[in-house]
Amino acid sequence: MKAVIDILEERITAAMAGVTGREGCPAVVRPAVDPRFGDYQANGIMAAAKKMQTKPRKLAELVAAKLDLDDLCEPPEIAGPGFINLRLKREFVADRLLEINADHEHRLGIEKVGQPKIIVVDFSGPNIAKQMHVGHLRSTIIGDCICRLLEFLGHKVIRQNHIGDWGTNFGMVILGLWHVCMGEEKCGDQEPYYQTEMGELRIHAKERQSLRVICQCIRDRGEKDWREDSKEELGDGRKFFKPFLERLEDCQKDDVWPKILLAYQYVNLLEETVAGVGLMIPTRKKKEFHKEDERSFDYVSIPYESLSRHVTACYLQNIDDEDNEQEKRAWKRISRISVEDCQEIYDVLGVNLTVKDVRGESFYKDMLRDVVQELKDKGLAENSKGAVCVFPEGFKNKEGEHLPFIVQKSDKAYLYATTDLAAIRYRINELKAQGIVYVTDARQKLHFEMLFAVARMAKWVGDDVDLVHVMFGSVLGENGRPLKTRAGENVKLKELLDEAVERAKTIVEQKNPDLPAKRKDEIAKAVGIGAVKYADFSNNRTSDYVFSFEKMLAMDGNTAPYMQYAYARIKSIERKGQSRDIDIETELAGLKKLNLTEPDELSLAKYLLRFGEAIQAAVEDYRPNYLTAYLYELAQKFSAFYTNCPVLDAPPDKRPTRLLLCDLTAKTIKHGLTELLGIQVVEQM
RNA sequence: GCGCCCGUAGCUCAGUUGGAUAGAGCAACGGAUUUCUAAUCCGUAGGUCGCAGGUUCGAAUCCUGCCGGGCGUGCCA
Repeated sequence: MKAVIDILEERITAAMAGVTGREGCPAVVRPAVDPRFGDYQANGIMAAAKKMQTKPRKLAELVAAKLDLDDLCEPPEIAGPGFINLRLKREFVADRLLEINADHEHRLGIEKVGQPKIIVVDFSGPNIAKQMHVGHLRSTIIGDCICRLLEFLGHKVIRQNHIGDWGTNFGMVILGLWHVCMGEEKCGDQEPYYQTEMGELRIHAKERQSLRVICQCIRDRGEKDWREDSKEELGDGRKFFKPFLERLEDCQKDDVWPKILLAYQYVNLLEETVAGVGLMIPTRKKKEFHKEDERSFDYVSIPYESLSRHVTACYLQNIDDEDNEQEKRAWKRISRISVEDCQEIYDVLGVNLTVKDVRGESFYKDMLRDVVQELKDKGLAENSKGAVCVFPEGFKNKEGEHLPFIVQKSDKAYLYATTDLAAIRYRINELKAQGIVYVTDARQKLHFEMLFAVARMAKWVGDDVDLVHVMFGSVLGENGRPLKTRAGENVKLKELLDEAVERAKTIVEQKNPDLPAKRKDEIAKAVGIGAVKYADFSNNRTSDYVFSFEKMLAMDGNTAPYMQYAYARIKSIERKGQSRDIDIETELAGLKKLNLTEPDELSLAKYLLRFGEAIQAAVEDYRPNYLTAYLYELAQKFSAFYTNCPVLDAPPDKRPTRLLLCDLTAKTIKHGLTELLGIQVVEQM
């Protein structure tokens, strides 16, 4: 079924072309700003009149006279400087509702696109060996919503979870595992040293003197452990670490995961705090060439804070060396466990992502050399200050010089720019993407602008392919700063969601103590998780927003509970109807004619027809808040209808119409929440 | 310094890309309930859309310059 607004746009534009004799003057039909002006208004007359150098009201009259909208609208009215105001006929509204009612595909009157595209959506992208935190919330749910919207419109969507599992991350994981290993070797049943030291580092982080002493101790202990774990004739880690990694394969997720999380955190913290303290640590570096009878390692001394980078470099350059087999397997194991952990969150969030959608950075590792080579071959990449850079047009630095897009560092390592380029090539060549959507935070804007520019310069992306950066702002705490715990750490997503459910539970207990416990849990889950997601969706994604449990769980206003409540009330009518032996299904199935008379009925009915407009707007700008705004207004209109128009006790000639309005409202809310936003509805609240 | 995002009611935010008298919710005030679930509905009040210019029939929206905040700006992602 073609959208009403599109029909109007088409017909009025055609009428305008007929009157003016020229193309390119759109009708610009929009929903009326005020009900007094009708349902829709055409704004394009004024602009057209200007082009034609004629009086807008005069033009409006000519267009209105030529217009044939009798099947949809009352006679058009001309108002103000030259608006054409349109009011839908109630028979037309009724027919549309009946048509939606009879649609067996349950598309609520919304057509699929004429030309479906293959669209890759890159979203979520958490880092391996970390738990998901609030920073991942927006990318994950907005990306999911975009996928759902595109799919509903008939596009083929390929989800890509570009997890951070390579580069420095790899070294951090290995280093973290080394600490887990040494912790177990050295500390036995006691708290592992990395946990104890983490506490000390935090406590003394601000005191220069004692921090230095602590760091020195940590470094000394590190060196001692390292020497103990090394047998010079064999190489690093032969005594403890490599055997530990062998055993890792058989470890249970729940055993090893908490430990690696802690150790990984320790590695991060250590790197941060030790920077600038000026400590060196001896370590070994594999020689590139060595004779049979010679040691294959050199000793080097590196800054302590560079340890993870050193480890990264050592392994990544020789990842397929059989000496590093255990490390490689361990990293894969951790990677898998980490993805499993994310999967639990995705499931709780109702996000359609699975292991199959994971294409992490490591997936592209073997393509990076080619990417750089090809950029060089095409004459796009050049050496600059030791790094390999591309200088796309239009990006300037402070001196007005071209800004570099660095694809290979001076230490020969590749970076995320390289990986992103490889990913673009893969997505276009292998996945046949006709559009790629990146859902990341606004801080990466410049990166993506340059990435797209370079990809196009290299002709990896043709003009027919859309590259879109869907960016979003930060989640802030009540203090207006990015949301953190009191200790200054990122808030874990799991803990945040648990609290939301917990708070929802408290409310359910208050409001509806008599429900069975299991039902209360279901409601708490749907409401709690729904509230967090809905609050995010309902904000304009480009702006930052303040996270507040109280606001998102409020029953009033544009919130998930309000939406879910509206739905539950409709379901309640249905249940009541059943108990009174009213067979709603048959009553609606045979429905041929509606009786729309009350203002609240008509207002709700007309608004139901506009679901497609909201979806269209949301997809065009990748903005879920257009959808939530629609759903909220729908629920408001329903609530007004609900208070003023009894359904089950309606006169016989009105009841089927009202039942249909209830049914379609429920279906629309459910479709919007569940199918498009991934938020559960409940039958009872 | 330069670039990007932002500044809308006391508070939290919308505002479909230039349309008519700028909208919601919270908070405040007043009303509606022996209910098809009050987790609701109706009403009142609240604004120099950061400031100053400009563009035009018409600007919260576009252009310029200020003020204020956030982010980014060559080897992190």
